[in-house]
Amino acid sequence: MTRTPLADVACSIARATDLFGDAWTALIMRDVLTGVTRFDDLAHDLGISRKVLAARLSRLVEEGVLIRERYQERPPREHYRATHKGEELYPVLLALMEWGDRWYADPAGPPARIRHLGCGRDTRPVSVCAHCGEPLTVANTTQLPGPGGRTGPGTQVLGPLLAAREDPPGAGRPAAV
Amino acid sequence: MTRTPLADVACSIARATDLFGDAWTALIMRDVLTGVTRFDDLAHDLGISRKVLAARLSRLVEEGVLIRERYQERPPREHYRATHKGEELYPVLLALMEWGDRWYADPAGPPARIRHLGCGRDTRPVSVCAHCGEPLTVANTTQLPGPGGRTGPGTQVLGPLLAAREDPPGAGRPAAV
DNA sequence: CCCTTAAGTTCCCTCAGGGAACTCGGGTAG
DNA sequence: CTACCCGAGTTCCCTGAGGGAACTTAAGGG
Repeated sequence: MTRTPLADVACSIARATDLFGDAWTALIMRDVLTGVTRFDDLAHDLGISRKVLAARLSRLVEEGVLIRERYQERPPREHYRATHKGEELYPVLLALMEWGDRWYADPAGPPARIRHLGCGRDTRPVSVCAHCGEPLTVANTTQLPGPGGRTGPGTQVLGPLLAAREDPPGAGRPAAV
Repeated sequence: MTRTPLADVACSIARATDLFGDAWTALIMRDVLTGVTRFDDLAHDLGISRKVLAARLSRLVEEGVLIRERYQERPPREHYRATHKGEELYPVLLALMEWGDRWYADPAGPPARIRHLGCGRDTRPVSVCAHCGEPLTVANTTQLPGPGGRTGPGTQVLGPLLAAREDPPGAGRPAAV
């Protein structure tokens, strides 16, 4: 991958994006998490080139997001399953799906429903504060440098969000960031 | 974009991924939402090629995720700001960041903290059921075809998740991860 | 008058992705 | 025993998107 080594950047979005910011990875994870785990099934379902699928899968295995498992001895057959790390990508998929539903849904409605087995209802995912349970939005959060943040040139981690919003660059100069 | 027209697929993840499944889009949105809104600032901060940045920005404007605004008349200067549609990508970014923090954080800790202004605490985003507030996980949800779902070949929307997990394709079922 | 800044464009080049055929190990049907 | 199917990749060729760096345009500034 000749891509700029985003993994070096001190931003978790960048690190996650280095793996996940790919046209296919999200779709592969969706499929694997929903039970489409075999190479040919994935290739057929996604319409992805087999070459690229093989590359993505081995990358995902390397990253510890998937494991390649033998599911049958005779003839030997392998498939891919999500690790714990892989399953934790589920919120990302949910958020992506929710956004797609809100902004690109058919007039008929969303193509899929999510049933929460805990309460038995069809539901939508909401990103909330782990402490108080209120939904997190751009407007009610600020990013501050964390312990692992090495703030320096090229490592803009997550700037002063509200500062920028409270002083919109419309009139004067944009907030220096 | 010669990419397979994922937007046609009846899956919201695919639609969202068509726009968002790109090495740079997530980082651009992070920057714009955190106050880095000018072309040169983005180019410098991300280390992205100016050509690609211009292409991404106009795509994002086309999609209604960003707007190009004049922030200064003399000399005329433009910058980019998130629309409502763009701000609603925030949960996706949060989920990505959270995942990156959990799995790739420096030993020192995450590079950024999120302060929830509502309750005043540093927090983590959690994806919960809109009805009962419980966290949504792979294990406690199922996907069902929705009203807009045209189930057919190549349009595997979101399969029967738990069905697949309860009856994996192998003889001996792999240990639940 | 020349330099600088902001915001892009243009050019060239390489390499990742698409498409389709080929491989390889191991059935199963005749 | 041979011939024909899998499933799971690999190989080959070709196009085009991305990297890098220089060029452009418009407006100040010293």
